[in-house]
Amino acid sequence: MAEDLRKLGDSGSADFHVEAYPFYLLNRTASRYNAAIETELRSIGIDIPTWRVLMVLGEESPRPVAKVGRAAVIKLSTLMRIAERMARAGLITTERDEMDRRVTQLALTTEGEEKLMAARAVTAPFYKKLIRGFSERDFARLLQLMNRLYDNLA
Amino acid sequence: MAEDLRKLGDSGSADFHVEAYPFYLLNRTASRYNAAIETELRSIGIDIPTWRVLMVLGEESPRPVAKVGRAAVIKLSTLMRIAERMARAGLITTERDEMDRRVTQLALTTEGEEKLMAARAVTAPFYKKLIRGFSERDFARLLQLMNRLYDNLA
DNA sequence: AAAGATTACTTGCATATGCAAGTAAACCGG
DNA sequence: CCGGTTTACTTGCATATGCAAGTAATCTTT
Repeated sequence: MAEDLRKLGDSGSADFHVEAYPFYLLNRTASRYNAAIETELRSIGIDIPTWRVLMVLGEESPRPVAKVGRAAVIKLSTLMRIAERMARAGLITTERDEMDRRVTQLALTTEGEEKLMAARAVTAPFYKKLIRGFSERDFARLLQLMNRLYDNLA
Repeated sequence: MAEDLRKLGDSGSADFHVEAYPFYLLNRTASRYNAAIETELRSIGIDIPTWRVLMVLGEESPRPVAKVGRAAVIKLSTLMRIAERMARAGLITTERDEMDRRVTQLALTTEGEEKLMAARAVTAPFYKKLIRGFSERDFARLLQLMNRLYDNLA
């Protein structure tokens, strides 16, 4: 009879075991992924934070820094510096909003869009590898379970 | 008819959408979790890296830095500094291995064990919240899917 | 319409992180 | 058993990160 894994993953439990701790697995997987993807991205001259911002802006381009920060899950002060680098590299423009002059809009430049496409090209084969063996149903379940975890943390 | 989410999560696809990108969800969830847990840990005077190391050493105590690094998914050079802080705080001892004098063994002190128990105590209620609504089967599936993702990245 | 809140960034400063370049011990082939 | 490798850390240095303390523009009362 199988043991209840939920107990093993409980950091407060006596027979706790990191292998059943969701956040250990999460961090571990994210780290390995980031390390791998970072190498790919370096070949086109960008880093992970830059790529995250490019992806987010790729979905909707002139966007206030605060929104980009929330979407990319990056602290605002950190994002400021990333945006600065990206602007210096010509990937985005930062500009005051005419309606509300407190907000700073970030927008992809043509160069930024090209870089985003390049980044997608180099990460795509990686994605294939990542989901190897995942059926449509497995994949849907994974997304659903992760969203539930996320929502539970609200 | 539902669309194949695997396509939407493909960073190389034209209709890519971050919401279906496993690593976006992974990073997002890990970030939120870390932010929440960090606050709890601060109340007992430790940070996340310290907690990770405590957990790992809690499973097997005198352990070479390299092994701790692999288990905790922390770069060796970074771990060196963390270990230094922890030793300074009296949570661990660092000492040369007698058999192989290249390796440095990290070991929990009594104070370190107490801190680990305290950390478990403050994070445990959080764990309950995290897995709220997860059946035994859901939980097992989550672990299994994350392990598969991880293995695919090998 | 002026004072007081709020919102939306922005920046100074201390610390953390990690690549690259060591150092030192153990291992290996001749 | 000596020189070349490999393993296992260790540290210098440049950069990234984020808290806290600003600043400036918009609300919101009164």
